[in-house]
Amino acid sequence: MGTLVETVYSSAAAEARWRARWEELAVGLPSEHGGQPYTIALPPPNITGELHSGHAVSGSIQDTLVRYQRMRGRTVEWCPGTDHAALATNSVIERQLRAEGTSREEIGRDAFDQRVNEWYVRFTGRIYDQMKGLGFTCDWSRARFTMDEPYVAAIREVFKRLYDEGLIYRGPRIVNWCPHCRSAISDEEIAWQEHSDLLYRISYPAGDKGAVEVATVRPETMLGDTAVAVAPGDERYAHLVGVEVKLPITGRLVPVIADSAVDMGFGTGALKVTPAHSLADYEIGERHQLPLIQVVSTEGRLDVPNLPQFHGLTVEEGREKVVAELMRLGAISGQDEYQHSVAHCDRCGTVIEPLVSEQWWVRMTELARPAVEAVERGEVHFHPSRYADVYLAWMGNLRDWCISRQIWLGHAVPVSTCSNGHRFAWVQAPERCPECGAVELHADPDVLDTWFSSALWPFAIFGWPADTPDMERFYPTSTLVTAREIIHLWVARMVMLGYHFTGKSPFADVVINSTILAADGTRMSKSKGNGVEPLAMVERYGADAVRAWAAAVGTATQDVRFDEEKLGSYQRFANKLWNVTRFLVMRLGDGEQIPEQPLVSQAQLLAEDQWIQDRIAACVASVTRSLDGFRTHEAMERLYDTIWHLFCDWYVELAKPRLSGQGESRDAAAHTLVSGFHTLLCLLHPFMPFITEECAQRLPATGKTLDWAQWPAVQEAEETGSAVARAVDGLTDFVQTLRAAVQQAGIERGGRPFLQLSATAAGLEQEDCWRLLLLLAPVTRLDTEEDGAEGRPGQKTVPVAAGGFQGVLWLPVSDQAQRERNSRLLKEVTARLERVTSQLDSAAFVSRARPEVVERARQQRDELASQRAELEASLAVTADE
RNA sequence: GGGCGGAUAGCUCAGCUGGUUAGAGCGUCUCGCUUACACCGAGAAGGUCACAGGUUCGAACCCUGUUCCGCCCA
Repeated sequence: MGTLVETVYSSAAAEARWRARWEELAVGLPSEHGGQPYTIALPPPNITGELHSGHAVSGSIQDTLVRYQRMRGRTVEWCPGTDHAALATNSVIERQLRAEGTSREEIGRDAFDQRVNEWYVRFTGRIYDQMKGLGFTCDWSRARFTMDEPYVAAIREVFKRLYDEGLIYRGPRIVNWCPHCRSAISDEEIAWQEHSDLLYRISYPAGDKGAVEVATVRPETMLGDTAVAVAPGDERYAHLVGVEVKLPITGRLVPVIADSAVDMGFGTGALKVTPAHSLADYEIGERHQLPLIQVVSTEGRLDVPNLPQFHGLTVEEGREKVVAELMRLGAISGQDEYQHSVAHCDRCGTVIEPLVSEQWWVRMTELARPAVEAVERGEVHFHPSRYADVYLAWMGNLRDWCISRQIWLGHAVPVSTCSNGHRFAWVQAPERCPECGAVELHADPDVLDTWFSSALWPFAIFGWPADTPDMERFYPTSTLVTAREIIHLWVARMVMLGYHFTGKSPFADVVINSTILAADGTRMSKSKGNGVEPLAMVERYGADAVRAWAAAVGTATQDVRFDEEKLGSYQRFANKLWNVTRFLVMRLGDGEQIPEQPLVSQAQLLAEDQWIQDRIAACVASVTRSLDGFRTHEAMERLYDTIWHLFCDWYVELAKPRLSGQGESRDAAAHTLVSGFHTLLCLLHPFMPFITEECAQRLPATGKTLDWAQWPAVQEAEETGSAVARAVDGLTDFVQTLRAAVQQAGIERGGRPFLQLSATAAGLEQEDCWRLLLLLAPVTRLDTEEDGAEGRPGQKTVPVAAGGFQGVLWLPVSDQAQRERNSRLLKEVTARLERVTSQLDSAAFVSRARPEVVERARQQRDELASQRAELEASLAVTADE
């Protein structure tokens, strides 16, 4: 163990030591004889890269919860893992191949799979190292990857069952197509970007009925128009509904229809309908049974063999040529600048082409129902609770889920078709058709959406569909901690599949942690290079500082700006802990044993001992409450405040002189210091595990690791504390007032002006009061005005009051300075007195406010009145002189 | 277009179910190396709690509207 001589805590050495120790003790393994299980399934990070600060925050919160529950005696299972992230990984590997001047087709399947494996090995290792660096105590023995054999089996099982139940089907529907990735992508994989385009007005002639003008930013798709839609009840077009208009260029006739999806106010109020290339148009087309005419290919080129002048052009080129042709025909009646959002592929940035294609779909309505009810009934709780609305809003507006992707990386759709056209899903790839026995089988070429496999995470990691002991013990999990951006993508789908396949919600509580932004308030991103690597922070500030920061900001609000200064403040906090420990060990003696059961009885405790015990008990209650409610920010703040600003700033100072003595008072102080500090270390341990272990081990009489220590018992104590505790609280306020008055009067260091008390807070003996005051404030006791009069020639009295204490200080100030101070105070006191008096004069206040509020107001009034009297008296004396 | 969040000290942010002298960290200023800690201690300055209404005995907190910023969804 390191030496206590150093006044600066060095985190690196301590962290390495404790990481090794926890590993040796296998702290992350679920105890075999613990209590009720507490389970967290780590949201598996993608293998496309290392962890960023968002992961660090989310993981820190999870480790804090897990350590807390371990200390409460629960059997804890925190299962880690990584995700193959099909589309994302596929695209980084393809980018890599391109950079090397090759392609997936060129290198072939095997070499491609080899690449995937390299990424898996490289980044899973890196990710776990980062997690260990942050002190996370996962159960590494159960780490999973979404492409592990048993995991794959679970995916196929889910697919097959859903397929056999008719909840999965294959069919043509409109999808978001990325011409670059050559794959369908989900709504959630789209990034919207603002574009400035031209909104063209094109005139479609309607024979003797005139013409109808449509507005569009995509004139090239008019080649595939199959209708013109107007709003029902739009008088401008009522006479046209039902008639046919003639498309320029192709000369095809299409009907004018009325559909409520049309916004009368937008553009011309008439919408060209291209069901094959627009999601909204597709839905209109379904309602009116419009034909689909595909004019854009999967490569993002115009696909119109009958119009050779356009066929094969890119969409952009095609747009220009179509517009030119329409111009020539005189069909364009105008164009305007138009700002709108355009869908881009989140992975490669290519503009999305909505198009109709054969895909695999999951029917959502049936699956969604129990998942909605679960949240409504309160079986699943969101923290903060408003995220339940986000979830429910989405669930109420579900489209079928497109689960197939046309890429290489991923889980193959477990479906084959035989030479006789029989299609079937399987778990083990069959050798012959189960229906007709044909041996010629064609495997489906598509792979599954990543989120299809991650939706099974909470149960697939424990060996589902088998009835494993792990399933029995650890499923359903307890808490999910994740980011709000994947509430739809992931959380909702886990709940749906969880209910469908296990009959239970996969977790009881969903904690949505804040999003970490760069210091300038923008999103952290790799391309901008403004990301922050967690281990770099650990190196500079220590893992405990990073974790404390994460706890403090991770559950507070929805966005957090990364502020390196904050890490520095928690690093200093760790150092503070280190130094209190040094103090205790140095003053109490290294070998001295402080027994766990106090040698001292409650009666031997002095007022200040009772006070700090009371404050620590309040802290235990508060931190426990905060953690039970998943509010780590609240807990962290309370601990920082209690440890630094109560324990160190006040109690340690009060206890110091007693340690030099002998006897009861000394023992009481020693005991209160050690047991109190140990309690605080226990409370802080889930947040800052390294420094707390480091300190606890040095204190007399502690166990082998805090992780297995017992969480301090919560005593039903009032937050406001006992009378003694309240009085000591007030005394600290009074001391601060005294210090300020003395310092402002320009008293030299070491000078101790006389203080004469006129009132003390209830709950504190006069002698105790003086003892504490003389210890903390630079004053000399004066019992009667006559005492020591010769020691203060020319000194004036200055009234001082705070926290229920009142008195006068004798200070060598000028008449003017004294008058100024007293009149300033008098003004303040009078103002406050007037306010509280008028409040008490109001019958409504007295009758309606809670009794304790009224009581406090009365007390305040009395104190203020007495202060005013003292100030007035003092001013009168000065005026007389 | 729909929804959500934010606007509190120079900066970054706390402030629980309405009752506080509105707090913390950093920064600024004045003191202080007093044997736990200068990665420290004592003290000070600094806030019309975005704006306008409303509810209430009482509003930073609840309601309505406005402005600005951010996010999610379409």
